[in-house]
Amino acid sequence: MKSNEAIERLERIGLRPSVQRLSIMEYLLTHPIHPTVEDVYQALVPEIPTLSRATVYNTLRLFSEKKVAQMITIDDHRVCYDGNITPHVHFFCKECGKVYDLFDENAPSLKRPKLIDGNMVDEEQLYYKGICKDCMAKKANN
Amino acid sequence: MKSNEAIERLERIGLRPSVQRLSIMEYLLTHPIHPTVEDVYQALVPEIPTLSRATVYNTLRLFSEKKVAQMITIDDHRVCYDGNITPHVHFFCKECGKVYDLFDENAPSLKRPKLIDGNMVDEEQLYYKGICKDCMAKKANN
DNA sequence: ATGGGTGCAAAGGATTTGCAACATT
DNA sequence: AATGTTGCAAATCCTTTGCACCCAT
Repeated sequence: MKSNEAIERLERIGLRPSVQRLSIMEYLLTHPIHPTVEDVYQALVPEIPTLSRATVYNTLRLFSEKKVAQMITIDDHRVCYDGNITPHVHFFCKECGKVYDLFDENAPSLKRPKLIDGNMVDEEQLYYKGICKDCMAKKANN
Repeated sequence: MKSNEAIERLERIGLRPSVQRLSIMEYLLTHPIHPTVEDVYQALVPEIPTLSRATVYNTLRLFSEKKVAQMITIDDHRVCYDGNITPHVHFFCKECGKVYDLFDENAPSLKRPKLIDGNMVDEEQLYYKGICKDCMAKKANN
């Protein structure tokens, strides 16, 4: 069953609500864990056996271009995606590699494009990196 | 001729000042244009004909781990490096692909690690994306 | 029938790794 | 000799692309 939110987001950007697109969007919305393309693919193949990686790649790229999802490149070699498009900060744990959302007061929020030195800025991302709570605890126990 | 700055940075992290490392660091310091690994390699091969890409990859990764350079992943599938380790914001032009430094008042500056929700944060990066001044001008002329 | 979507396989890159050779102490 | 570095080539991914097929209108 697909949520209204998934359908609405597709309609908003004028894309046909195919099974693949709906499932991918739905997965993003219900799994706020910053999945990689591979994560999404692996999660959905069981229910859509003919799904191809290319479709997942293309669809997620589309989503981020149309701003119904965010592409995150905080982890040097693996792009991941976030269906949460409200302002928040991404925190990358260098120990376990997980990406967390932090609702820090410094989260950039850009409602409309702004000009800086003549350059038009229409996207902002703040990345934090360090060691997460869990990994700190593990280290303390050694 | 290598600057003192290059030598000092290598000493600071306890690495031997080999010809390769000094040249790579020197290149970063004198070319604040956020070169990719390939850029660095191409620029230095003429003077060090036996240089290998693997060395450039490994050396730059070392530099960023030891914090004498910054690894930047603002461009989705090409990592680049910055020898400037003072706080500033990186701006990526989606049109021409260049990465600019912006000395915006919002540049994060983290002198010592801070705790957020129990997580230890020791690095911050703020990325802006949009269309740069030059590309804006080109578009206006069409 | 037409246009948008999808899947497959191949191509294209970027990055890492293992190992042998080399340099420096 | 011992340790730390480098270069080469191969191996691994990650991601994109071209093209044919399919589906919905």
